[in-house]
Amino acid sequence: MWVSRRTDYATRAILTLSLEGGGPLKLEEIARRTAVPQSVLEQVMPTMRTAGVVRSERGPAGGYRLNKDPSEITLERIVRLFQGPLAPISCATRHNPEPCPMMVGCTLRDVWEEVRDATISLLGGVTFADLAKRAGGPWLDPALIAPVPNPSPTT
Amino acid sequence: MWVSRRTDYATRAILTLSLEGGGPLKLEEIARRTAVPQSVLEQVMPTMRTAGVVRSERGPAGGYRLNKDPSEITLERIVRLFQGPLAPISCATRHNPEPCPMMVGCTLRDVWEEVRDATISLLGGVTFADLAKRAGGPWLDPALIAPVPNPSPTT
DNA sequence: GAGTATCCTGACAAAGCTTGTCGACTTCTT
DNA sequence: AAGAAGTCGACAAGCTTTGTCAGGATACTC
Ligand code: FES
Ligand code: FES
Repeated sequence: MWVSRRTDYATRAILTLSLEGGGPLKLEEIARRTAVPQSVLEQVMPTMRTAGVVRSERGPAGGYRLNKDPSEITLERIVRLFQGPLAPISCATRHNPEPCPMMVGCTLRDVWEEVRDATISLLGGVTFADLAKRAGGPWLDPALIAPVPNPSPTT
Repeated sequence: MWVSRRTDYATRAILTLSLEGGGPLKLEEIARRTAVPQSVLEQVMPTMRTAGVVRSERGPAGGYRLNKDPSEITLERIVRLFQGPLAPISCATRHNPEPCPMMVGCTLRDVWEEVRDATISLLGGVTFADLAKRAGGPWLDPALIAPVPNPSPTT
């Protein structure tokens, strides 16, 4: 029932990119806006690049930009990249569920599957275009990102 | 997005007790029927006793039985006993959510809350009476519980 | 009341996972 | 050539989960 920190970071990053018009954002800039440690983003962004969600450009004036229209990126897509299966228990996964000793006629599994499906349905039904549209105001509180991402090198 | 093993065990135990008519079941017997290591059940059952879900009797002919009617025990109740908050992320818990740097106007949180609410709604809407009623056949595959709970004492 | 069956409690070690960090490298621009 | 990015893999610390155990307490039986 819990999402990993990297999943959190990734979704925030994509939302940030969705709010930005077209130009690429430097990793450092994304880190600042999302209040994510830069060193972790350095690990998260390439994963999304490999998956074809974002595109990167090197050298000065480089950075990351979306590789698709925000309306084509569902929250489910991102979550699945970093999270394992979305089922709450191993006997209720969609792809080769682990056999559980009580599988034969176990009615609990039905409920776990319902939870799984509800989750998938919600996450799959939301795109980053939706999220960006809903985000009106200044959705980042400057006061709270004072403690900078990579604070200082072992000080 | 994942439920702990102890939660799994606990729900299986309660379902087992719900299927049993009235008489108390020995911990050892529950362990066998649910294919749960007895030593772990020894830790899980008392938790549910303290919570008032089950009742125990000592001595020979002792064991555990439900302390309420199965129709009064929701799956949510049991899950909450062993699982932390049901929200998928710390900024979306119902009780004192942890402030997240992007809280101001973050539209992601809305979705996390929807997931949370959907989960709660599903788990809260199912009682063990429902689960027991739906369970018709021999819902335990004997072949699979061959590897006994507490195999043998350091042999 | 001795003996036995059962539950109770707390402490614990091993294993696994998550988190954040680092250093050395590649690619692009000027 | 120099500098500004992104890329990759390895890793240590910390946390959580999992299962185990030993000794104790209570209730029944004879
Ligand atoms: S099948 Fe795994 S808990 Fe029922
Ligand atoms: S408020 Fe926590 S992710 Fe948006």
